[in-house]
Amino acid sequence: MPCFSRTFTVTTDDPLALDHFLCFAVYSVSHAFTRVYKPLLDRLGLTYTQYLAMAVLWERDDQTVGSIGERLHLESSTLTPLLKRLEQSGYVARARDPADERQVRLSLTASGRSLKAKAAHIPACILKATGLSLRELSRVKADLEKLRHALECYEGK
Amino acid sequence: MPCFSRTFTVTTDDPLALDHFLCFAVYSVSHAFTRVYKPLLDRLGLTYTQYLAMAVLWERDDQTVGSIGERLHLESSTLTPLLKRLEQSGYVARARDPADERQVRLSLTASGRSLKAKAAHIPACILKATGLSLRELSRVKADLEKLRHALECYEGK
DNA sequence: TGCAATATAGTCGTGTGCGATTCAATTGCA
DNA sequence: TGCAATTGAATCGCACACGACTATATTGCA
Repeated sequence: MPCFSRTFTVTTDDPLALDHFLCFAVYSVSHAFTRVYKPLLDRLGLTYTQYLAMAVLWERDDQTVGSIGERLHLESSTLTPLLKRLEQSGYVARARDPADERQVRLSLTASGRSLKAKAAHIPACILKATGLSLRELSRVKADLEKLRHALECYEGK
Repeated sequence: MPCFSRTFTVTTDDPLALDHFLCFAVYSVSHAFTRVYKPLLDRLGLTYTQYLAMAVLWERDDQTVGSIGERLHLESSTLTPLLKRLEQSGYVARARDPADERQVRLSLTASGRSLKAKAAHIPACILKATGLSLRELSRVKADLEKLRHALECYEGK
């Protein structure tokens, strides 16, 4: 591309430069979050994704694999092994729904319910780590939710 | 399928509610990006992370595993197998640096260099998928970079 | 100069993630 | 009612992602 066709030329003009990728910003923040969570979750015996699954069940107990997956945007191929590990850890119980034997219902054990209290301090720790005010956090989160919606609408086109 | 309008606002005080998690917003957008990229990258024979690694090399050829890892915030245990797969695909060459045999230098092959032209249309496709203007995209990206910096500073404390 | 400390990739084990497929249960319709 | 289509979870293969560890090369300092 000849230079005369451009109003100004900078080294960062290249659209394929990593620093232009919104996706990379999201990707790297996601990993950074996981690393901040790790020491906090290690003490609960949870991985990051397991923590998300527990949060879904803390909100509403007794859900199917499918409904948890819909909430977390994850496939059964991801969730089934993960939920089996949570069962191994003693936090959830898995049982076929007698009314519809295709479904598997996940319910919290006593240990899983009491884990919520042990996790109660985490959101404040994370908020501190983000260095954001609650207002800023809300705004960034809203931007991301709007973005997720747009990306999901675009899929399959 | 596309466009379930699940952008309802939940009114709960529970800090452990999934909808309060900034991390989950980031996490789910990251996966949504991957899913939008997939059909575009399939035609190039790249995975999403491989695409990021190629972008790093398109910016500057002939880098070590370490410098690529620093750029992408990834460990050698992640990069080594990934770069070997890029070598298998014929896009990069791997060679020990004669001046320092500890380092492995990655360089683009002719095929790897010409792949950049085949990827040139992708950023515009992604921009369209985000539904954002360039200005909005810049703002969200800046917010995320600031956030990543805060999280990385917090690590190890 | 010798050797301990450090740096750099690589290996291994565990845990996501997903697409393609499978299997069993349920549904719907001729 | 019978059976084809659909649904829900599980399985399998592949590719990240990282922590802990290893092997080799280099550096730095007594």
